Amino acid sequence: MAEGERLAGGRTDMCGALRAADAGREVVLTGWVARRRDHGGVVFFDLRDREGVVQVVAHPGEAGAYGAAQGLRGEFVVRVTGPCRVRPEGTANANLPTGEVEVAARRIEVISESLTPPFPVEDRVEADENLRLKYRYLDLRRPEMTRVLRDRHRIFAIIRRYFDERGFVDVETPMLTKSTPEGARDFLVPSRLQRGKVYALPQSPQQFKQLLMVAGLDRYYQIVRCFRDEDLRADRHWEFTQLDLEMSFASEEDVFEALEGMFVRVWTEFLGLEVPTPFARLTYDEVMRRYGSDKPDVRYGMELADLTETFRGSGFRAFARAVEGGGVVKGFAAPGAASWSRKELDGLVQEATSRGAAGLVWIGFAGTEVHSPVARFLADEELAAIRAATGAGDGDLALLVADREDRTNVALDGLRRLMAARLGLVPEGTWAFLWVTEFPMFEWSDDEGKWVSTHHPFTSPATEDLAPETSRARAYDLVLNGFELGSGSVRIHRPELQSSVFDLLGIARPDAEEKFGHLLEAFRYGVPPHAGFAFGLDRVVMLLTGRDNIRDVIAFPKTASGIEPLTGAPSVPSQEQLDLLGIRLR
RNA sequence: GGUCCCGUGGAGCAGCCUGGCCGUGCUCGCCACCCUGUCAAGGUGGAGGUCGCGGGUUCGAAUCCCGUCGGGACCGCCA
Repeated sequence: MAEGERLAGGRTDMCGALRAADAGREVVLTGWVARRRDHGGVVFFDLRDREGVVQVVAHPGEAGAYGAAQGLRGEFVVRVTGPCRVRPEGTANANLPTGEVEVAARRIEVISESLTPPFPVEDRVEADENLRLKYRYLDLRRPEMTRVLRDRHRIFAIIRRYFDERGFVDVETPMLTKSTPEGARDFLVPSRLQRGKVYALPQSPQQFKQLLMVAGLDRYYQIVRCFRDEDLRADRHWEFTQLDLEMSFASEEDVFEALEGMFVRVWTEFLGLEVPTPFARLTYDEVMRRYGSDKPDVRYGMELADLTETFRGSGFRAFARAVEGGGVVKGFAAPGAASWSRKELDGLVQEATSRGAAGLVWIGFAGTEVHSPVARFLADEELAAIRAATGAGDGDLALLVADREDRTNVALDGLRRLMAARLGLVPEGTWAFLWVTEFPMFEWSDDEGKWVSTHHPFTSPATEDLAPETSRARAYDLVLNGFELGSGSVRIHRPELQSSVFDLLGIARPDAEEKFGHLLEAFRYGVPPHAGFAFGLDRVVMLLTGRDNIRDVIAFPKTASGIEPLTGAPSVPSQEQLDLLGIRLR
C-alpha cells in the first residue's frame, strides 16, 4: 500500500462534527492545522475540515504526539488518533460548535506539509481579491467560502427536487451552438472541421428549449451555464448559471405559479422563512413612473414625483428649458438629509452627473428656511408643489433632476438607491419579490438605428397590431430587493406572427431564414403555445448568502478585466492551434 | 469607450492633502527562545519593504505632476 493511501485512510469522524455525545470514543481525524497554541508543556491546535474545527491537545505524556505537535505549522495536513473527550471543567469554548470536547492526541501523522500561506486562511481577514483568486484553493478553504459553495449546492438541490416533483424534465442543450444577431455579444469558438466557421457559446438555451416544446417535452428545466461577452460588474459575470425553464400549454399565470412555488420552497428550506404569495405585480409603466427603474427596490419609499407640469414655463430657466425640449422634471425627498454638508451634497451632484444627468438640484427644507443654490430662482408656489409632490417635510432634502426622461430616471434611480443605503432605510432580512409586467415590445436603439426587442424576438406581443412605439409584450421580469433575477415571456407560436416581428426588427427574410429558419420551420410541424422563464442563479445565491459580489459565489471566477488569475487564462494560442483552425492573428 | 477609488515588508492598514525629522507607525503572520489549559493564547528577541512601474518638477518625492500596468466600483453595454 502506498504511503499516501495508508495515511489517508481510517478517518472515523469529521472534525467539525464532534459533540459531547462522542466523548469516550476513540477517533481518527484528518484535516488542516488551523491554529497552534504552544504552551511549552502542552500544545493545542485546531484541526479544520469542511465541517468546522475541533481542538486537539497534545500532552508531554504522549511523547510521540507531543513532539509531532511542536513541529506542526499552519495548513499542514495531518491525521490525529486519540480519544475524544469532554474538556476539563471551565475550559469549554462556547464559541465553537465543537467547544465542549477535544481530542487528546495519541498519535499525530503529518500527511503533507504546507508553505506559509500568502494570506491567512481565516474568515476575519479579507485579503486583496486578486491574491485570493490566484490562490483560490486557499481562499475557498476559508470557512465562509466553503460555506458559500455548500450553500450554493443546497440551493441547487432544492430547486432540482422541486422541478422534478412538478414534472419538469431536465434536458441538456448544446454548449457549441449558433451565433445569433440579437442580444449580447457572443463568445465565439472557431471550428477545426468546418474551417472558417465559428460556434457561439449560448447566451441562453432559448431556441433549444422552444424546440423541446415542439418536441412534446411539455415541461423543461435546466440549470445551465450561459455566456455573454459584456463588461463585468459586481453582480454580473461572463459565464453564469441560469435556471432555465419552459412550459407548454401555459400562460403567464402558470409560469408565475411555478416560479413562486419554487422561491417559496427555497426560502422555506434554505432560510426557514415564509414568503407570502402571490408576489406583488406592477406594470413596466408604473415602476418607471414611480421608481425610474425596471428593477426597483420596493423595500423602502422615496418614490419619484413628476414635477414636469409644475416647471413648464417656469422662471427657473434650467428646468423650463428641459421641459420645453420634451424632457421631464422628477424628484424625490430624502428624509432627514436637509442637514447634509455642502461636501456631501456636492457628492450627490457628482453622482447624478456621472450617471448622465445634466445636473441635480437639491433643496433642503428646515422649518421656514429653504436651503438650495437655486432657491432664489424658485417661486413659492413651485417650492410648495415640490413639497407636496415629493412629500418633503421639515428636515428633508428634495432631489430634483430635469433632463430627457431616460437620463432623469437613471440618475434618480441611482440616487434613490444611494440615499436609501446611506440613510439606513433598507430593512435587513426583508425579501421584496416583484413581478414587473407589460414590458414594451420594442425599444429604439440609437446605436443600431432601428427597433430592437426589449426581451427577445420570440416574445409574444400582447395584441397583434405591431406598432413599435406602443406595443406591449407578454414579457415579465422578476425583481428581488432591487435586483433583476430574471425574465421570461409567453412565446410566439405562430410562424406568420414571428415573421412579422422579424420584419419589424429589420431582420430581412433571408437573414431570418438563415438565423432562425430552423425555429420557423419547426413551428410548421405542430407547435404548442408555450411560455418560459430564466433567471440568474448566481445572483440568487448571492442574495441568499448575503454576499455583495457575484464572484464570491462562483468557485473560480474571473476579474473585471476577464482574467482568471489562478490559471492565467486567457492565453496566447500556439501557432499550431491557429493553423488547425485557419486563424491568423493581427 | 467614459468617470471615480485603490496599489506602502508575507496579510490588513496608517503615513500622501500641507515634500525634508519617512522606509516611520499599528495589528497580524513568519523565525528563535520562554511558558502545562489555551482557543485571535501570552512573554522576550529577530528577520523581512528599490512605497506597482517609468518619466518629470524640486536642493530633496511614498508624498506633487504626467504616463503606464494591475485591482475594484459605477456609467455606457448586458435580446
